[in-house]
Amino acid sequence: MAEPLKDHLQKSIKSFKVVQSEVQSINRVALSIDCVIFGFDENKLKVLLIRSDLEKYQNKWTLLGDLVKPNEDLETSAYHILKQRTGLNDVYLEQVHTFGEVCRHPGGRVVTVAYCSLINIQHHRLKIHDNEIHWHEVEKVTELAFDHQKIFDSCYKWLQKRVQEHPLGLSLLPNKFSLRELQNLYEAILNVKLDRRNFRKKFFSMDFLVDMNEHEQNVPHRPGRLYKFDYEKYERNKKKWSGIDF
Amino acid sequence: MAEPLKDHLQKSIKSFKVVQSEVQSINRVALSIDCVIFGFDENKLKVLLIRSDLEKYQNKWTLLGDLVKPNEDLETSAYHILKQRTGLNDVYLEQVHTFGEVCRHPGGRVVTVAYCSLINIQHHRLKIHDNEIHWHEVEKVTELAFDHQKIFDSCYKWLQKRVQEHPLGLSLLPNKFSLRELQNLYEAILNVKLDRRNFRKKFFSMDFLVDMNEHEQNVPHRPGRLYKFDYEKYERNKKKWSGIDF
DNA sequence: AAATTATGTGTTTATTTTACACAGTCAACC
DNA sequence: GGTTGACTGTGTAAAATAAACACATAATTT
Repeated sequence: MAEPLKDHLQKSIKSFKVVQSEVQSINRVALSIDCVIFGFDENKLKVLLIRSDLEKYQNKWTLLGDLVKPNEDLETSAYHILKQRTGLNDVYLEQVHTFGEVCRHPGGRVVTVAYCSLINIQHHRLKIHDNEIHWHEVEKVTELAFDHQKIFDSCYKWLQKRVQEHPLGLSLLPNKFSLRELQNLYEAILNVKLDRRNFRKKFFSMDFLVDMNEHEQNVPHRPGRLYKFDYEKYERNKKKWSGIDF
Repeated sequence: MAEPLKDHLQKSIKSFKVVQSEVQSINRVALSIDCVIFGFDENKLKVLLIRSDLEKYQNKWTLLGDLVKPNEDLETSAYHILKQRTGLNDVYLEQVHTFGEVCRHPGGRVVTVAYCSLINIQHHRLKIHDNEIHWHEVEKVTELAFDHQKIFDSCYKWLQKRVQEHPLGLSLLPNKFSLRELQNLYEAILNVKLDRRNFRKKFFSMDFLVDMNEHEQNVPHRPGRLYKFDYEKYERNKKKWSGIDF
């Protein structure tokens, strides 16, 4: 059952050479990044899409993506796309999933790494000059080009799950926000109605909100207090053990 | 601010051509799969590692991996690795993260997609003929070759989180198992001590365990009842909403 | 000033989690 | 065959959390 050591060494050497040649020449694939860029506006969760370049998919929308350059890290590439398309540097970005089915792209084998990013629409609204790019309500996104619908769906599901265990959702709001805005955000992302009082209690009990002693302005009703999220405190105190629960 | 339509069309056409050529020739990278294969034995969580092929990393251990073939889906490739190394077809497998730093691999640009798989050690133990492959206790895994330590660490953390919200951990046990075995598993994965009575209550209340009306055999003490996990019931009844909690 | 619309605050009840104790059964040993 | 060791199996009380629910207050609009 056990092979002699010599055989192993020979195997190892052979394997080494094969790896080297394969890395250097054949067996390569094109690699792309696709960004699912979420925004929050008019109490709706939205996603930034662009019209497809390819004739076959004309009039279909696609995610914002690009090929990864040889000297570019994946995250760097994703940040480039964001910078280029939204003008924003400082955005929340997280890798979600890699899609690599052989026939997923009509132009040949292209493996794509999907990133989710959350941006504050107000901060960048005026920076989109390309009128082939638009914000779409997530609920109305259908029939994207390529397999982008599938990618979008999985990123949206990912967000719905992730937002319950991590404060990334706050990246969609301005730095200062009212509790109502925060609740609207969660209701939009999760597509549920929440009890205002329990929501408030829950967030206050987590104790990561800092009262700014300011109030909303230009609202057609009583202005709410404004808060900011204390990310440092969150990092120090975040839950490690959530408990077994399927 | 808005460009004329003609400019856009020209841009689109140009962009299309660039995409085509880039996909077909340059800007390609080698793509690999690395599998973090977990097993559970002697009440310890273990991971399957192989000795590095490369001289530079001799005597270092690495994850089991391989380059993705041009006509191979990512998951297919991962299953191939598992079949080849463990002889098992029917294993739990999930993609975790893609690592693509430019300099992560000494042989050139290699982007690797990490998969986590969980296997039942008893089922395959005798099928590993390669004596350069060994099971390692996860707590003692250090200094793997390449960036494999980083990959392993993130997969281990992923498992610790995932096992609390999904029953994938049960793939590490035989089909029939006692509650003690199940608890040992969770204690090993999460590296905690749990209260036996509360653990039992929790699992029974989820109501996915089916009493087999059988008992453990060959244990030097009172045999415990054996259960199996009802995956279908789980799929029907699993939690959708876990609640906001950081 | 009256009406409208949100904000802001508790309380009560139900559910879930935690902490904790004792009786029962099998195997091994003497 | 009785005693011991080791683990199985159950229950309950207290604490913490989540869910359901109501009213007074403060701006804005009309």
